[in-house]
Amino acid sequence: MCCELCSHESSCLMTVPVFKGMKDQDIQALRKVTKSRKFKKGEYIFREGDRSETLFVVKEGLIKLTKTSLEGKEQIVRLLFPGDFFGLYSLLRDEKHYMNAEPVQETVICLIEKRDFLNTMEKNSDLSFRFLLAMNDRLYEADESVGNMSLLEVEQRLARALVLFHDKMKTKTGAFTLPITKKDLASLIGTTPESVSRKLLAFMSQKLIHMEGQRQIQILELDQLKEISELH
Amino acid sequence: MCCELCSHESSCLMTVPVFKGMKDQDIQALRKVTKSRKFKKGEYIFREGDRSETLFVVKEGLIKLTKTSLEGKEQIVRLLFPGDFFGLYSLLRDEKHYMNAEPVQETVICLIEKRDFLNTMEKNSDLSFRFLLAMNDRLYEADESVGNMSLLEVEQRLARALVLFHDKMKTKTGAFTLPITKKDLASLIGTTPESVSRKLLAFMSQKLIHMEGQRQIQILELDQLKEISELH
DNA sequence: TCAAGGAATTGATTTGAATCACTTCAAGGA
DNA sequence: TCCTTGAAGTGATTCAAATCAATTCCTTGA
Repeated sequence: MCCELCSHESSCLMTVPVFKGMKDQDIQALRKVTKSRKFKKGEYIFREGDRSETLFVVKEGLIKLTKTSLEGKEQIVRLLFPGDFFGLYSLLRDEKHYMNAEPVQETVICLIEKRDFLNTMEKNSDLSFRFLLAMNDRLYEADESVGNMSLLEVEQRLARALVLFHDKMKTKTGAFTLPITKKDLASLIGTTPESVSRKLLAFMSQKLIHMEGQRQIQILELDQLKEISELH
Repeated sequence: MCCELCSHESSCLMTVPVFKGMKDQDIQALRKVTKSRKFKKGEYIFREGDRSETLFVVKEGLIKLTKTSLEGKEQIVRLLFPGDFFGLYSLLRDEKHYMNAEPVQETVICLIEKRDFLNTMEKNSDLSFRFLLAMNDRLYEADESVGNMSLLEVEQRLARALVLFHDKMKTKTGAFTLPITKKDLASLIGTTPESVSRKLLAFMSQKLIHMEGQRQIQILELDQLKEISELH
C-alpha cells in the first residue's frame, strides 16, 4: 500500500519520465502497490553484494552509486536525481548488486516489487521500450565516463563536471550550488579532495569561476571551461 | 535483401542471443531485410560524429569501440564479439555516434535498418525486453570499467583482463590467444604499451603466466592472478 | 552553546606510470 | 622474397597526481 509520503499529486509515477505515457488504469494499479520510504544521509539503501527484487525510484533528494576497493577507496559511479530509477540490475538478473546506493542528503525513494513491475511491463507493451531508451542513455553516460577517466586529466575532468552541474542546476543568475561535498566531487571524477581543492583554486585565480562559501559556484568563463574540458 | 554471406544456416539472427525466441515467421521476415557486409581490419564501420539508422550485429570477427582525445590518444571502451549488437544509440536517439567502431581483424557484420528493426519490435512484444536485458548487462560492464579504472592500479587491471580473456577464450589446455595486439590491450585497460610490456614481464618472472610468441598466453597461477586483480 | 568529527585547505614529499628515445621484431603488401 | 611499417621491448627520465602531514573551518548533534 501507498504510504503518506506518496500522495496522489506527488506520486513517483507521475514525475518519472520512464513511466510517462502509460494507460491511466495501469498507472493507478501500479500506484496502489508502490511504497515509499525516507532515507537519511549516509543510510545505505543497498550495498554491493546485497540482493533485492525491487525497482527503486528517486522521488526527492540525491543518491550516489559507489564501488569500493579492498583498500577502502570509494568511487562514485553515478549520481541519481529525482526521477531516476535504480536497482534494475539485481531485479532483472537475480544477481547481487554490484554497487552501493547511498543518499548524500535526506532522500525519498519509491519502491516497486519485481512481480508488480513485470506485471505492468506485460500489460504495457511499450514500457520495456521506454526502459530500453533510458538504459541507452545511461550506457552512453557510462561509456563517456570510461573514456574521460583515462583520456582526460584531472583538470579536464573537473572542468567537465563543473559544466555539467552548471547545465543541470543553474539558477537565473547562472550560479549553482554543488549538490555534493568536494570530497564526493573528487570521488566522482576519480581524484582526491586535495587535487580538487588545488584545481578549483587555480580556476579561481584564472577568473574562470567564482566561489562563495564552499558550495556556491559561479562560472565566469563558460566557454573557456568547455575549452579546457574538450566539450564541444 | 540478404547477400551471399548470410545463408540460411548461418544467419546472424540465428546466432544472436537477443533475437532468440522470436516467432519463426518474424525471423524469416527480418532475415529478408538483413544485409551483411565484410569489413577489413582498420576499415571503420562508423566514427564518432557519424550518424546511422542501422542496427549492426557482429557475425564473425572482432570489433573495438573507441573514443579518441583531441591529442589523438585512443581509448577502447568495449570489444564486440560474434553475436554482439551495436549502433543502438544512434538508432534509438537519432543522434551522432559517440564512439568509433573499428574491426581489429576481418569481420562480417549484419545490418538491419531502423524501420525494419522497429517494425519487428512492435510485432514481438518481448523483443524490447530482451534488448533491455542485454543493455542491463552492458551497463554492468561499463560501470565495472568506471570503477576499475580509478580504483585499481595498472597491474590489477592487467591481471583482470588476463583472467577475463582466459575465461572467455581458453582452449582445452588452458592457454589462450590474445585476440588483440598488446597495444590494444593497453588501450583497453587504460594504460600504455610500455607499461603492459613491463607488467607482463613481471608476471612471467613471477611464474604467474607463460608466453609463447606474442599472443599465446598460458595462465599458470589463476588464483594468484585473481588475487592480484581483486576478483573474488 | 559548545564540543566533536568530518570537510577543506595548504605545503612538502613520494611515486606510479607516462613519456621519450632507441632498438628489435614481425606481418602484410608490392 | 624483400621491404616497409607498425608492434613490441627496454632503459632513462619526467611529471601529474597521490600521499602524507598539519591546520583550519564547518556542521551537526548533544
